[in-house]
Amino acid sequence: TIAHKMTGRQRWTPTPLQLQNLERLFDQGIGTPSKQKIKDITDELSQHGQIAEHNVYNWFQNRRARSKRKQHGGVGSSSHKNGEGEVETETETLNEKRKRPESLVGLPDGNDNNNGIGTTATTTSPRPEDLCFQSPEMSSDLHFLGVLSNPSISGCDHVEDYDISG
Amino acid sequence: TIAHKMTGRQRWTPTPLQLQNLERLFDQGIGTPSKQKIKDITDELSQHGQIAEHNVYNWFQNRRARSKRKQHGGVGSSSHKNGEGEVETETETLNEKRKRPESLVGLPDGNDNNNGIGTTATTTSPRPEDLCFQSPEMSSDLHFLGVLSNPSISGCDHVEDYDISG
DNA sequence: GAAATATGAATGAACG
DNA sequence: CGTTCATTCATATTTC
Repeated sequence: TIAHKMTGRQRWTPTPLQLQNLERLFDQGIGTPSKQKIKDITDELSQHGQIAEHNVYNWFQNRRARSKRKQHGGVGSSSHKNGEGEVETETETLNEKRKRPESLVGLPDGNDNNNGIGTTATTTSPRPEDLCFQSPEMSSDLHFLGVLSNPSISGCDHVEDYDISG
Repeated sequence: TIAHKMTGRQRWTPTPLQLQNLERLFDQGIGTPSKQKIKDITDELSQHGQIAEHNVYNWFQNRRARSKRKQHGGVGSSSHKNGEGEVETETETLNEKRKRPESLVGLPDGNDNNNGIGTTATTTSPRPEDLCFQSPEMSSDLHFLGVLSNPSISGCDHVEDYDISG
């Protein structure tokens, strides 16, 4: 089972050195790393193995996101929590940090869009929407949209959340 | 203690058809579609599944933002020497965008909208199982990064731009 | 070797 | 509009 390094790598795997460096940086209190920092970090970590800026970026993003929502217990390590509610329950504990515009858009959950590919036993949820494929000429449906040409941003109203007025 | 459980999915997932249409429209060279256009597009795409105007709007915004990210200098700016760097040559082997349910196999094979996993290929980082933890000397490499501080708390530069291959 | 888990990557949604 | 967060997917890694 050790020799499963075949078919090359699709996903970047941080080397122990890189990982330790990243953790160290994260511990220093950099919740939102900047591009410049990303570059510096990437450059340094390159010495310990192949790495790209987006890898570093993703790592920090994941790390931060992970701190909040633990999938399950086990990480009892000390961390510099920013004061945000540290969750300990895997079930829910959804902080209203980000609003859910259910009332704004009213997306009906009745129409379940596919998502759970079914990596595990729970298989998938078949939807007629996805099954209704058509000919490859998908342009035919929207060909009329093509003639609309480049739209000007008429009415430069400040829309913070896409004001669908009018 | 918050027992909020939003049943269903709040995040819109474009169906393959919707995605193809959207990409096609984007390719036609549009920046930010007008409200009117958004409506037209939404109306057309509704035939392929649930969709709202704000979904279309967000999609275009994201698409454009993502597009620009990639065009900024390559992420692999940190060209580091690595003799064993073996590129996969072509992105044909494992170039699967978003694995969709097998039910969609009926879709045309001509998926020209491949974005490439990115990751700068190569990916030659060996994973020595034996090498788990080493001496904490790694700090020496990135000690300079410690002084970089967090721009958020420092309030220095606001150049938050990186390269995400996505 | 399959299941469970850990985690990197993709993307829709929100904020400023 | 650019950036960042939150959620989910895909795959590497560990465990059984």
